[in-house]
Amino acid sequence: MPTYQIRAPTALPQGVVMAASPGSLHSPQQLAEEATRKRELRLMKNREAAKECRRRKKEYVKCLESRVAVLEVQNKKLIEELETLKDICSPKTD
DNA sequence: AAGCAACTTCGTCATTAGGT
DNA sequence: ACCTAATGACGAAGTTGCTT
Repeated sequence: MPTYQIRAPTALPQGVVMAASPGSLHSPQQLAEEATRKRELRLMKNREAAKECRRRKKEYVKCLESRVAVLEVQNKKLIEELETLKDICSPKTD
């Protein structure tokens, strides 16, 4: 059962609330408000975390792409160099 | 301009990994 | 064992480029 199916704090089953706070320092209303506040805080934090995560991922991909570009240039140069060396070393056919 | 498919962005939930 | 930050997966809403 995914947690998104859990009732909003205002609709929490009373039994659960009572069992969780036998001393009952707070009214059910206060407990509900506290739960809502906690949830909103959690959502906000996770929202920011997701943004940051995506930002980092984009940066990582950019970094990889520029590395690919560099390596492609390097590879091209090496192939050219190889060709010229082949030319130099190949026996003349005359 | 309207309609549409492909792509992007964003918020949320579920899961995981690492710290206490 | 519990808590939390990071991240993958998903759906909804928004954007873009193309076709009629």
